Amino acid sequence: MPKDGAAAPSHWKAFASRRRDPATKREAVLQTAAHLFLEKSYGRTSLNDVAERLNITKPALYHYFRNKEEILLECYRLGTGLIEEILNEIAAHCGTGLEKVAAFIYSYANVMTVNFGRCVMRLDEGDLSSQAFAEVRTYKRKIDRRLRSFIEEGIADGSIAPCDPKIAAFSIAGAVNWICIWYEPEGELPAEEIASQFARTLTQGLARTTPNSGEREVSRQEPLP
Amino acid sequence: MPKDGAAAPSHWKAFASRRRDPATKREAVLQTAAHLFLEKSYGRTSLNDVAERLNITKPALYHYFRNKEEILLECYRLGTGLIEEILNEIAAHCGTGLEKVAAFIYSYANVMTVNFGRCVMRLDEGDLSSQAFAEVRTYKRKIDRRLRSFIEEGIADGSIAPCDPKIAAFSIAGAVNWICIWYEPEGELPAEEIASQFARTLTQGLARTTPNSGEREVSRQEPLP
DNA sequence: GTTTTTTCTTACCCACGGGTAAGATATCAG
DNA sequence: CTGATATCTTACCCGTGGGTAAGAAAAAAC
Repeated sequence: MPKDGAAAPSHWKAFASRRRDPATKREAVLQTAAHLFLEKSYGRTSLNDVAERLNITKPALYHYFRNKEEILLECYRLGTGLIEEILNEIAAHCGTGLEKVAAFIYSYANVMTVNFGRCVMRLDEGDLSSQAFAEVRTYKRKIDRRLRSFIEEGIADGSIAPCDPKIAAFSIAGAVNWICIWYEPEGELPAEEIASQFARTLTQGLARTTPNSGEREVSRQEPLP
Repeated sequence: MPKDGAAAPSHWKAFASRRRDPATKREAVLQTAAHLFLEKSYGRTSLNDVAERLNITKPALYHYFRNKEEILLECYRLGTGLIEEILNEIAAHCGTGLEKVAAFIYSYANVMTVNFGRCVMRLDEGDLSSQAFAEVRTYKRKIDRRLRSFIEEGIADGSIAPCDPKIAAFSIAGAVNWICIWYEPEGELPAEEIASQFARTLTQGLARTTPNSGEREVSRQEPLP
């Protein structure tokens, strides 16, 4: 069990001094909050817990956030921001549909190992107000649409075997999203390893559709940007 | 399998009379509780909510369960029970590793559309006591091990292309588990349709590993038992 | 009918946690 | 140095929800 100063530290330092630096302090709150939300869930994390880790008291938090939910929503925003970045990058990155899907899986899997990224898929949307909920759902829907379009593109250009894009997208999204459930930052598997393995496995597929002459090469795919 | 009668209710009928029938009343509590847990999450579901749906009052629930957590744990137990059943069936069902994996995906996906099954993967383990948590984790670990063994079996018998069984199992498990997140009992896609599509997609794989002469046949795989 | 047992209700306790009020103290601009 | 402002604390409010006490009312046992 992670102790106070061991694995997740450095953020209480932001509040060591009373110097006026709202930006970094706000950031510190979000980082520790995200950490705790992932560890104990939003509902079981009290603002006292957050404050305690930062060596301050609960009301101090209200200088940086209007309420608890705003902290949660900000975590979602930072996470979806990361995802949106990579989506734009990939869309611009010319290539076959299959290549785009592979690039997506690789980058997305990596995001799922970052705190804010994990928050997006791991935290319970039900804790959000209806407005914030709608906002987050818009982001998510966008992601799903993009992935599906990559697949359709791949079917069109022949790089992907004909299939139902909706189901394929659900499969891939599920496989990658689930990473944020079992991934442990302190675990054995490094993030990039997971990402590249997933990119390979999911694009290559599991079944041997046609009997190969020899053993299929277990080539290491170069990690995409 | 267990078909939920109407959309949601019908369970309050169990408490319409004061006749002594603890078994069905207990069942009714579990069904409505599971329903609410999936709808609003465990944390946001109060025992008053559960009681209200059953047209009784909160303390009445304590005649059938020691506390709130016992209700939750029982949902987990019923769900894992369903999964264990299908696992045993498949292990006995002779066939190649790939066939076992396909059968697993099909049956498992179906379970993920049933309330108690969904509870197993959708609900937050953090709400369980450490004892119950350990029990549930044991079940889940077992499932993962079984799936992985099916894959290894398939690689050994040549029905599955060489790959890392751990990553493959994580991918498949993630894709199928994620169903319980987005599946809506009232939605368009029927459960069996999802299950068979997933079984096909995930075993067939997405990428075309070798250029086929013609269009790949989109054969309908017969729904496994 | 009478007694016993189960079932369920009304009324209550209390710990927890989000949020606020009001004031103390440090930082900064001048 | 001085006043203004941002920062943070102590003390408090109160709604919510899990859980209990004690007893009423219905069902079964006799």
